[in-house]
Amino acid sequence: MLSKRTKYGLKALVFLARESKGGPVQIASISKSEDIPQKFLESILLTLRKSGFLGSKKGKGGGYYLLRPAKEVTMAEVYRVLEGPIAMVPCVSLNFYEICEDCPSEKTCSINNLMKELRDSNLDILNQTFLSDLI
Amino acid sequence: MLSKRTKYGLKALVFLARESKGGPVQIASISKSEDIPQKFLESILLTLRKSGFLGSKKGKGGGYYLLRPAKEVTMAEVYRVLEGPIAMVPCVSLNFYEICEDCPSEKTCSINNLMKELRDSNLDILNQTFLSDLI
DNA sequence: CAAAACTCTACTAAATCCATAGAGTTTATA
DNA sequence: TATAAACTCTATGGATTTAGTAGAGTTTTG
Repeated sequence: MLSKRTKYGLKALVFLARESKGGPVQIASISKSEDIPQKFLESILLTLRKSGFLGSKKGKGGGYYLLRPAKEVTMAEVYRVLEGPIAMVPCVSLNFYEICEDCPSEKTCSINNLMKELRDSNLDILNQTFLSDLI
Repeated sequence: MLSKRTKYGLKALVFLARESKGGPVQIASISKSEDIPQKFLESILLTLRKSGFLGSKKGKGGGYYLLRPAKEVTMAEVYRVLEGPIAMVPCVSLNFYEICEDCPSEKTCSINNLMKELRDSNLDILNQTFLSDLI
């Protein structure tokens, strides 16, 4: 299941893509409109800024704004930053690969193949869906 | 990400489908072969028994066995019992539907559609994969 | 009766998630 | 240049989930 963090983050991004005319939007404004606890939202936006989706302007009249056009931001990128790996097990993750401790071998692992199928189909969808599609 | 509970449960089911000739298999045997903590495995098998996948025989010579042919057990059923909803948000779940507290409406929710797409594609895969396919 | 094997309840340690507090820094603008 | 607006950063705490353990109880075979 999606964490609230991811859900809030997605909604904030959509809000920015929809409402902003390029100028910065204040946290308080997003928080009120989307009904997201402000302090929690702050930390989420900070994450999105540090990973290159958002820019910020400090001080009076400041706020957050999209750094890239919504048509070029894929859900796969966003998901990885907010929620983590798209795969359901680390041993089939493309971006967060980790070896399985409890598996003798990936070749013979009974669930490996199913996990790859799920990963691929989710990846297809997330790679082909852009932020602009959610507006 | 899959919980260990689900992963262990899947492996135990595959083990039973592969190794058993209909007769009961002891917990200790599954535990050793699949490298799963025995006490933890006990509780997982109990869940699988209570939800109708496994039968058990008590006493000496007892153990667990599949109640249904592996060719008729879908991964979707198993996933729901072990891990929970297949959907990523409760408001698009078919079997575990819950209303969203933080959404004004599902019709206008920006992520609703994407979540449905993901659900449907995962559902397709899980419904079409049978326990027998993992052997 | 004794040993094997499942059943059930309770508990704990660790991790993660959600959220809040508060001090600090930067900037616009009057 | 003072002030208020607004982002930045660190720390913290409660709630929930996850992984695993302990141990007493029950059933069955031989």
